[in-house]
Amino acid sequence: MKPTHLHPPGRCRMIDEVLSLIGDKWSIYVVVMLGQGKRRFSELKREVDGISQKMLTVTLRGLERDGYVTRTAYATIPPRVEYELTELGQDLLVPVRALGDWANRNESRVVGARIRYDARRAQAAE
Amino acid sequence: MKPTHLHPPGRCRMIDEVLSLIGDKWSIYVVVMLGQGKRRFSELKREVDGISQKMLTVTLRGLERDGYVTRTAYATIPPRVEYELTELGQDLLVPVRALGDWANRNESRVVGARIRYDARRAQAAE
DNA sequence: CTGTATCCTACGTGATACTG
DNA sequence: CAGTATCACGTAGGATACAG
Repeated sequence: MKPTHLHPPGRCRMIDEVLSLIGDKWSIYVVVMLGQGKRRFSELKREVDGISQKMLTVTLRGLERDGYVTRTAYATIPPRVEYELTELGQDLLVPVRALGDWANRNESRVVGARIRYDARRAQAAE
Repeated sequence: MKPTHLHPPGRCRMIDEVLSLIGDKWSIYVVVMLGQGKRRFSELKREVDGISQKMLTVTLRGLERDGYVTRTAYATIPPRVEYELTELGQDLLVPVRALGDWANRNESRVVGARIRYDARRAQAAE
């Protein structure tokens, strides 16, 4: 994915980590959901808007592998699996929420900028 | 954050915006680079390791449209274009850096979790 | 209910060539 | 120097079917 070798180790390395940790489409949503408490597979499927069964599975496996969530399966019938944030997952929630809050507070600024940009381009196209 | 879990009909738009920013491959790199001061196109090309000319252009257009960077072209020969973070861009840098710092501090925990996970799976496969 | 296993398409990205 | 225009490709991710 990345040909990083000719770079001063500090900064770019950290960004690499960020992207590899949360760069995919669904992880953040799932983590935020689990931030409100443990969830069953089907609950997540319902709550994470638009996610497919496949991607929920893939995402959860990734989060589990990276130590953000635990998976607990109960051998009942029907089966029942619960996912829960680990301490690492809870920690991650802090900067993630900061980012989310920022996004909330600044949404209008981005939307505004976008409208102005598009307006300028539309005019330039005439 | 707050009850994102009741994203009614629509979904949580605000976070989508910023998420898509982080979601793509290059935007964060460029923003962080510009966090160190204004840059010319060719400078960014050199500094953002591995980015192609096309993707740098695409990325910069996106950032410009969203109001994170300004583009200033000087009609000299040869042409010269400078990109710089707007105030919005600078603001974004704060939570982004927080996330980056978190990633740095917790990298070993993730790597460890990953190794343990893989080890368990390798064993289970025997 | 909680997954796997395929298949298939759309999109992001890189390589290359060309322009002002 | 700072782009734009094509093409070619891999893969993330959706749809679907099936299994434990």
